[in-house]
Amino acid sequence: MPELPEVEVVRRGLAHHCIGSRIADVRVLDARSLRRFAPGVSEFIRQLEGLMIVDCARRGKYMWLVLADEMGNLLDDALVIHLGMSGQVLLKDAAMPVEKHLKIVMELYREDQKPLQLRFVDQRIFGGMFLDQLVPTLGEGGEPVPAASSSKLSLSLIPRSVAHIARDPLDSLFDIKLLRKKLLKTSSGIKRLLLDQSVISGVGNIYADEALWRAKLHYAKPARSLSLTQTKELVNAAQDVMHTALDAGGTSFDALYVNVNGESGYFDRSLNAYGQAGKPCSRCLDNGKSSLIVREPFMNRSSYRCPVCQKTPKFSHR
DNA sequence: CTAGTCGCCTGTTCGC
DNA sequence: TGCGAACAGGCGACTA
Repeated sequence: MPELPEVEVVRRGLAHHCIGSRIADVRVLDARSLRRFAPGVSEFIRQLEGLMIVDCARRGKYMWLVLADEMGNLLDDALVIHLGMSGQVLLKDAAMPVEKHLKIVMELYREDQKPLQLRFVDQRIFGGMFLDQLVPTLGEGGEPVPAASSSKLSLSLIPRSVAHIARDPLDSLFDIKLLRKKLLKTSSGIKRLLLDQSVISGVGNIYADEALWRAKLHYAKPARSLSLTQTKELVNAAQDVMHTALDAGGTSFDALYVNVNGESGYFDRSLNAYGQAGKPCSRCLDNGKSSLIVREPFMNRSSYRCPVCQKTPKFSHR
C-alpha cells in the first residue's frame, strides 16, 4: 500500500512529467472516487478541462496539483489527490491496456513529450480526487511560509481540507518542539499520536511500528512520558525508515513510459517489525540475544513489536 | 474540548 | 468444496 515515501515518488513523477501539461478529456469511470467533491462528476470535469498544471506539492499523504488557466492565471482551487489504501497514479500512453480498477482518466498534453494519460486506479476506493480552495499557510507569527518542502514553487498555499494536517517528517519545516508540545498535552499512548494526522502526518501503521522498533519504544507508552531526546530519536527513526523506502522506490520513476505507482520493493525486504510476527528480532540476534516479534491488537488493528527491546511500560495507555 | 468508535471498500485468507 | 467471517487500514464523521 502507498505510504508517504511512495506518495513522494508519485509526486516527483507527476512534477517531472506533468508540470506544463494541459488537461483535456477528463473521464470519471466511478463517481465514488469523487466522494469528497460535493459538486459532483460533471462539475469536476467542467472545471478541470483546459487547465494547465503548474506545480505538484505534497504534505503527508496528500498531494495536490496547482493549476492555471489559459492566460497563466493561478486558480483558487487545486486538484487534491489522495491514494488511500490502494490508489495508484499511472502515466501511460493511451494505447496501453486499461487497468481493472481504473477510476479517473485525463489526457495530458505537453509540447516536448508524447500525450500521456493520467490514470487514477483504486481497488478499494479509500482514495480519491477533489478540487479544493487554496488558502495561505501561516507560521506562528502569522507570516506566510511554504506549505510543503516538496513544492517546487514553495507556494505558501495549501488546500483548505489539508490545512489542519501537521507537517510530515520529511518536511524541512517539520517542528520537533511543536510535536513535543502536542505529545505533552495528551494521555494517549505514543502510537495513537503517531497515527494522528494533526500531530504528525504521513505515518501509517507500518511506519509507526517500524519507527517504534528503531526507537525501542512500546506503542502504549504514554506520549507525555517521552523525553525530548526520546521524541527526537523517534522522529529520526521515522525519517530514517522513510528515507530508506524513498531510496528503494524512488529509482524507477524516470523511465520512458513512466509508471508512477504506489508499489515499493521496500516492504518485501527491510521491515524489522511490521508483519514479522514469529520471526526473530534482528537487533536481538545481533546482540546475541533471542526474541520473537509478537503481534498484538492496539486501536483495533495489529501492532508488531519485540518483547525484549520494546518492553511494556509500567504505566501504559491506549 | 478530547478520546474513542464507526463506516466506507474489495480482495485475500482463514475456519468450520 | 463452499461460504461466511476476519482482516487489511486512512481518515472523515460521529458519539460520549
